[in-house]
Amino acid sequence: MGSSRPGTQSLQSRTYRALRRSILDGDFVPGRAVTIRGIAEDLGISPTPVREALRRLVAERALTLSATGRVSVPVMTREKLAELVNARICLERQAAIDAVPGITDRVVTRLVRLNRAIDRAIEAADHRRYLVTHRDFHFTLYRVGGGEVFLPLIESVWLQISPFLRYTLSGEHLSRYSTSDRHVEIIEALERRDATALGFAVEADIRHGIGALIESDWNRPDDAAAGADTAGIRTADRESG
Amino acid sequence: MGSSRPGTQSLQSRTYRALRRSILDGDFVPGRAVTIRGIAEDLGISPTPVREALRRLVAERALTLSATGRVSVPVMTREKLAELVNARICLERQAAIDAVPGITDRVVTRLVRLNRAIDRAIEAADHRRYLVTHRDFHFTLYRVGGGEVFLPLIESVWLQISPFLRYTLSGEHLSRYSTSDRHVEIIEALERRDATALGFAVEADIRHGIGALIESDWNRPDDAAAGADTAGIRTADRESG
DNA sequence: AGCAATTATTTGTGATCACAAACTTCCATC
DNA sequence: GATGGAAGTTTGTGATCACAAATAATTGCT
Repeated sequence: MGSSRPGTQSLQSRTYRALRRSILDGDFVPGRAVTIRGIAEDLGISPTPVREALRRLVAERALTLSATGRVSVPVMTREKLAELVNARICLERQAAIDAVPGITDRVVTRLVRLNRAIDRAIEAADHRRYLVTHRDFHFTLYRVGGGEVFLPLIESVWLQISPFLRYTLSGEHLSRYSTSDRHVEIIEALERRDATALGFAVEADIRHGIGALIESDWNRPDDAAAGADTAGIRTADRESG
Repeated sequence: MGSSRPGTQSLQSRTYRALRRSILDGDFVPGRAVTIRGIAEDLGISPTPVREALRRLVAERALTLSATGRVSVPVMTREKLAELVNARICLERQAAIDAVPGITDRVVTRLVRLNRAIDRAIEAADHRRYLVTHRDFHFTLYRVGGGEVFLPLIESVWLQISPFLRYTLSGEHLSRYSTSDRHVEIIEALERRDATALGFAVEADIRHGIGALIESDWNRPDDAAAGADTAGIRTADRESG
């Protein structure tokens, strides 16, 4: 109905997707403001579809809306992180268990391949590639039994955690909290089609991954990488920061 | 920023809240289309804030967006209901357990009072009042330990279930699947501050409440009450249907 | 009457505009 | 030099408009 040709999706949808991926990939810095007009300018479109995309992300709790209507990347607190870890464990254990009946060898093979890709990303200290492959690993599993209920809930939780990972998963953390061992446990449980073991493996993966970060001190390392908005999406403060 | 005075919330927010409550109270009929202009006319406002409110509800999975951009009330399937019940159990058991440390006698007293109100609503066969008090009972509990993570997730699941309840919780079902017994179990577990027992009680409540409806045959009774949009919010088909 | 094609209406999308609140900058004052 | 207020700018909100796609209604044909 818009002004675009039939095959193309709506501008709002494409904007949403772009912003969402930027968040998941860690391009958004917690605490920073995001303006409608700023993004609209960057994308060369009118504020209208940007506003809707932002509101959608706010609804999914990926961004927060201040009392004055200002949209910003939420700041993480210990309490919130603890809750998010609990939510991940709840939802993802169940999603993994629900996936068991639909598991095929083809899926397992793909998970093994993804796990190797994760290892390579860690070796290369490629922060972004790690996030992408790691996310792909988990959602490939959840999508198997996944209906239209659990996946959106899980995605919402991931969106809330993602901006925080920027501060923790850089450099040393990346190699120290390597999750690939736990992933091996997950794969082994899947090969045996052992739902119970899978549940524990998923819980252990989450708890030893980001769960361990609740207690650790996460004073922001530096805002050096802050200006790197790789996806071409700019945040509120222009250039200078 | 808007045209309203300081104290007032945005039109979009008020519209969202009105629609949301209409959904939770069972005023929205599954399968029916909802149009931006229709609601805007009813509320006497421009389409802009209505569009945003609808998109927000779509983001929260309370409404669905068809490929053509049409917003409608989602139709329930057995698979989806099973998933929703699983999600409710996951999330609400954890939310209840997290509430235990913060439980005070005052909260318990309020839950007892709410449970009596539920019973009265069932006696009076007051469908709407039952939904309101029942919802109040659960969220009063979850809000205690509740942070900003679990509550929105739980609310999203409730929003997805609510339109479906219209078809099942009317008349006979209302008295048959009385949940107040299970609620007593919840209250007793709370009085003992027994988190484990509470978890089981919550799970039992959900499973014996809407969970039991998965297997039962829910052919829509009739669309007699369809036109009754009590909150003054109209759906797409105007008057005649 | 039944069905297909055409016209008419409805509806979502995105752009633009006006307005007021909020934020920033700047300057005067203590 | 720090603090307070005033002017200027930015920003969100909501209304209106134009356009095209989708749906509904109507007509024409068999």
